[in-house]
Amino acid sequence: MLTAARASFAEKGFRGTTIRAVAASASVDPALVHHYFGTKDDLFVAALEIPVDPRAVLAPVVAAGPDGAGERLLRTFLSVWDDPEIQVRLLAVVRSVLNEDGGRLLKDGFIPVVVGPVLAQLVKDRPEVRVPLVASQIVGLIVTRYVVALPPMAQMPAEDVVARVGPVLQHYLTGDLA
Amino acid sequence: MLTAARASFAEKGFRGTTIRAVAASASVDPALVHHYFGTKDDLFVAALEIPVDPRAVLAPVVAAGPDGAGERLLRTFLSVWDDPEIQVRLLAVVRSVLNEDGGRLLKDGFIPVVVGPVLAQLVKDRPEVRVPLVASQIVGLIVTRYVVALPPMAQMPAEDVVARVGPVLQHYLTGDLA
DNA sequence: GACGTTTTTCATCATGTGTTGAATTGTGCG
DNA sequence: CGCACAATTCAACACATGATGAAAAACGTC
Repeated sequence: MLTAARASFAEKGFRGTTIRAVAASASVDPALVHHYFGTKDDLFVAALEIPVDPRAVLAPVVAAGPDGAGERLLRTFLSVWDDPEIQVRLLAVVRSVLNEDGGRLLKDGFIPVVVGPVLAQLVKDRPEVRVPLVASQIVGLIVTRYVVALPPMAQMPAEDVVARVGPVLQHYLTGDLA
Repeated sequence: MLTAARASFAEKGFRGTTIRAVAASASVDPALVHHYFGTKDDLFVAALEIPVDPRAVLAPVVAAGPDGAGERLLRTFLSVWDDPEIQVRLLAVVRSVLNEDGGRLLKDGFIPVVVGPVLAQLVKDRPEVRVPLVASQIVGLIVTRYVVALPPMAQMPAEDVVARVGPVLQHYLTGDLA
């Protein structure tokens, strides 16, 4: 039942999933889901239960210093996103964050308060321009590999991705800026 | 009236815009919009009228050969997206394509039949892996700079973006692959 | 078997939406 | 003016959705 909600949220986004559809997918009555989890927002947060703390996961990456940080960062990133259990939750969050008002949450919340400071520890030189560059490449990876699942990107083995875009992240982190 | 529709589609996506909201924003009756443009889908296509032919715009870029193609590609890309008239239309398309079923349209339509062949002219060596890499970086740019308008990325002058991301695209197009 | 609790279903309300057709107003023309 | 025609508004239908509360079924315990 929660898994049905997760799948629908991940595939259709928040507004795209109806309580009735979730109930049907779990072959129960729509009122039942409302009995266990209250409102639709409650169901959303109940189904998502963010399973990872980005700061904790990223800690070893920054602790090892700037050398090879691009590949390490990418490897841990992919290890999290390639886990199906986690992926469906993160996809639901991303799908719902890409819509209208959700952008603010990402723009004013996630990026500046969690990923910003973490990466800022890693890059001392002009982080205000390097961090967005890293973010742009990672967001592109998320969208192409997971959200729309572009064929060549979605099937590419994680290690190939690391080998091919890792150097780019490294360049954004420590390379020459024009 | 069409501009109101465009703005709403660009900001809230297709499902997020209601005909009533568009009508209110244009201070007319909801039935009026339905009188001029028929159904909601008709309004969508009427408001969007894709103003650029990607193949025509990209033609000079590929004609000049692979040298410096990354920067040229990025420059023309930004010149199109930074035009407000065009941006609002493209944003509407992107916002509506990022949702559920729309992904297929991008996955099975746009990428393989228009941007794929064009870039394939530019890169002869393993295009099936280089094109997705280029796509991932460009998509990341679109999302961070235009969809969520991440502060440092959205305000960055176009030439700075070209100078910083151009080399990466060039690397994806012609550089060493791991 | 009887009772109390939990689980599940039924019917229903309130709201927002796309859509439609009739009615009303405005406008130009002879 | 009067009249055809377009522009615009009104009222309403049909439908989907989130939410609610009462009724019914299932279940365990004594």
